[in-house]
Amino acid sequence: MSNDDIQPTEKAQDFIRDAVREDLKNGRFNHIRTRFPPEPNGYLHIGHAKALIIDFGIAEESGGECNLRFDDTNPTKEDVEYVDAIKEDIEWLGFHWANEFYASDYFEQIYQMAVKLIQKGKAYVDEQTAEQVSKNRGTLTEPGVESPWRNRPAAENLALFERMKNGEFPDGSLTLRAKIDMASGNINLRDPVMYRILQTPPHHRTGSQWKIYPMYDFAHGQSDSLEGVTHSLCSLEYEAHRPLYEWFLRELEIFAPRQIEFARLNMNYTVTSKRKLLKLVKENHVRGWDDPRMPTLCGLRRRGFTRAAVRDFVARVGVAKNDSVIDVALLEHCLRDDLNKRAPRRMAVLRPLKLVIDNYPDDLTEEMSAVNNPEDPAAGTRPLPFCKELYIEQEDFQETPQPKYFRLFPGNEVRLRYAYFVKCTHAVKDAAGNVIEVHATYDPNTRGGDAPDGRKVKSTIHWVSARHAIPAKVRLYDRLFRDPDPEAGEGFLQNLNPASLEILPACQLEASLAEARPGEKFQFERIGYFCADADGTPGKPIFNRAVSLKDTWAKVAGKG
RNA sequence: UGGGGCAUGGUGCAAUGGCAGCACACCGGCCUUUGGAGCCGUGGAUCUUGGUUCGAAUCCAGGUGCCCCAGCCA
Repeated sequence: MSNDDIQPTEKAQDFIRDAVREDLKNGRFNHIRTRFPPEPNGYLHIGHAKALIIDFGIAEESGGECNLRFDDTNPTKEDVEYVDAIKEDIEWLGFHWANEFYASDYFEQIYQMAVKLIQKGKAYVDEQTAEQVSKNRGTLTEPGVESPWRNRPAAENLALFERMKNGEFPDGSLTLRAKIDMASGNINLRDPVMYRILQTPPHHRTGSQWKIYPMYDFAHGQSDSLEGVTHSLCSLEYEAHRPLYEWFLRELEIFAPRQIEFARLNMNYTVTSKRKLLKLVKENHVRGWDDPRMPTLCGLRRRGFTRAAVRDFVARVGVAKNDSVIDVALLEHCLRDDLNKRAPRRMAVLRPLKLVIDNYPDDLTEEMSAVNNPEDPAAGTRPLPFCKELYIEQEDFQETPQPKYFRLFPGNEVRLRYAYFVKCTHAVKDAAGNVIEVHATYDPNTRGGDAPDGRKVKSTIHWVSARHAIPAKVRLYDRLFRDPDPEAGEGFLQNLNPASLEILPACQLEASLAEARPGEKFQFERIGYFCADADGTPGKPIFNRAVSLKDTWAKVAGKG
């Protein structure tokens, strides 16, 4: 996959890059190495795109490298399914990791580090139950109570820890804890658990080899250290863990990376917590992780997002420490911005209404020339067949026009894009009074769309030839939640937008769209940007609406 | 009420002691063979109180508000 589509952005400037530059300048580090550390227990989403771009971007900019390291220290939640999906998403964004690592690669070394701390008298095996540990941790305002096992002799701790490793104790019966400070104002320092016993679940890589697993705090920093990571960039919630991160490194006397925290990316009308995303999938509120309404990278991709748009979006969001909620309109803007420049234009009628040109020869077919992309002359033109019977959009005709409506209505003349001026004569209705057919006459002198006498029309509408168009299904996607804050009121499941998906089963498309390959994107003129879905088959495509064209008419109509 | 962090237009990000700027959104105009795009323009912000300084969004002190931490999750 080439990266030609990714526009080189101006060199970003933010407090992390400042710190990195400073570390290089003052010699704290002489090269840069970062890591992207997902836990393989869910799919990557738009929030991860920010982390990805920071981790990989900063490494690239400074001539360094970025490792992909799966933080797989909890076998009860993790699975290879996620490993593969995560790698695919990173590649889609156009990033290349220097090494593919797993925290589980270091289990033996991390175990030896624990032994070292025990020997130093800095760790002990605790026999308290989980409830006791919790109770004795104290509260935000009261110090904790030291465990009765806290001063167990090192030799005894060593023996017990080895027996834990050998699987001699049931889950939850013992833990290995760091001996730090039960009275610390930072609760993370109140003798945090380093290892817990997990007998049963097979680990996705190490199988049943291990009966004990290190906690995040006792695995992440050392993994960074072992890899020679210079900058361990993570989100704000790890700020209170930094003293612990540094404590372990110091006590272990190993290379110390620098951890820097930044605010994660939140968007309105969107949820990004793994728990909520999983719930949406499991309870079938959406059709899987890659449902085009999901903020997952695979969902955005299926929706029709380009990686250029995603990367541009993240770049515009910036990096800071403020908790923030980005307007989803910015994401949409970035997609339009990218696709406007690159997506070929096509004719598509979503809600067809037959238009009959009464004075046009019954059997004649003419080929009109249509511009593929007005923003890109190199995209060329294509022929568009035109004949007596066409389909136009239902909303492009009004029998009695509302104010400021300039499209088709009896007596009004409009331009059929790239074809002729046509003047509406009358409409035909069914027994129920619905308009089922519109009739018009055309002016043969306006072929191509210009009137030699210089007269103007106030609007241009799109069309397809009824004889040549292909039927197709189109899915119209909208925001998944109707409230900017999905958690407002009763919670996110109660704020689902019932109109987030509308399926239009009987659209009529320009014939060239028949062979669209899944993932191909087009602008349907006057409507929006659409992406061919993998559910379609050759000759029977299905399109997803990625984003509508900005439609100021909707506002005019709303005001009227 | 312990510890840590953050406060700049509606939203997000800049300004690193020297004219508060950019983007999105919004509003208005021009242009248009997409009511798209493009072009031009309007309005709107430094949480608060005091201090230092010729000069403070920036430095100092107090106050207020919001976020994170009491998993054998990450």
